[in-house]
Amino acid sequence: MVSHNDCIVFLLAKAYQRAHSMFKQRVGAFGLTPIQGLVLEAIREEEGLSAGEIGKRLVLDSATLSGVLDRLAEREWIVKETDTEDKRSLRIYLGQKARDLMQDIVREREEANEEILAGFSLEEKVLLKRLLRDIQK
Amino acid sequence: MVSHNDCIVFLLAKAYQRAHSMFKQRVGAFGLTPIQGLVLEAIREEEGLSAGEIGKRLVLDSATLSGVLDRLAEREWIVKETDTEDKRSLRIYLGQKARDLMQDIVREREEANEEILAGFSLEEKVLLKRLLRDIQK
DNA sequence: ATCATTTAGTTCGTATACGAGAGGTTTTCA
DNA sequence: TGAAAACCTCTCGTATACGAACTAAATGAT
Repeated sequence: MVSHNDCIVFLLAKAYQRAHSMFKQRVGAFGLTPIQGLVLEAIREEEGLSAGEIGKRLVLDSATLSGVLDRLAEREWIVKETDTEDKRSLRIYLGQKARDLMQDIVREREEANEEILAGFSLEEKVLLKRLLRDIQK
Repeated sequence: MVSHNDCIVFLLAKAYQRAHSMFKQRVGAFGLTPIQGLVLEAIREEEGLSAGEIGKRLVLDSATLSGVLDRLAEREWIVKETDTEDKRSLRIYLGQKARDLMQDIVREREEANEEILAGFSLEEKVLLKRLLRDIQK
């Protein structure tokens, strides 16, 4: 047993890399990255969210999110508007393309999740998710 | 419950981010990143490894590893030599600085692991590691 | 009312990640 | 032997991540 095989940082990184890669393969068909897909889903849940609110929900740094939103807006997945009440903040809406495709994108994410967890029992799935949530505190 | 809170890609990403950040804080004191620390440990386990062998052990892309090794060599953490038998490949050795500090670096990684898993019972720790290994296949 | 503080986003620099392709080197095998 | 295949590393382009510094806007304290 080599040291890093017992290292939780390493195990998390590699498990994440594999999950990320499987999701990426699926949403990649839409020209999206995994993060972009999750951001679109967050916006669909509540249109008009500010960048800060999206970042809070997805635990994304504002610097990271800024670039993600730029690329989504450039390809017209979303529309960025300045909040009229508070001109510092944005209001993000889905574009037409996103509205048309969101159901398919969500399905791909769900199927990726099932694929990643295919080898686990229901108990294991529930437990794994709880343990991962606990790590985040 | 919002959709992404049940999404394994999201949960893995955030658990990894937290673990990574805690490890980063510790090895950052040495001017290293988490990956750089793990690469140094791999080299310490077997000096003279080729880049490909390191990549295999740490599941790192050759494109990623190339940059990591460059930065480590530039700061004299490692020494890169061309293999005399096979001039395509490298042989990587620890530099003096690394030899002097490796014990401290390893300790920081171990303490980071303990910190990340502090809230878990022994059974939970073992189970979590098994589940994460299973995700990688 | 004014000025300091806080907040929302952006930009910059650095470091993973990874697909794709390039450039050498070695091996294979007809 | 010589051409093709396999192999090792590097480079390029794009996309997260994130700390830090910055602008603009809103808030609060005096």
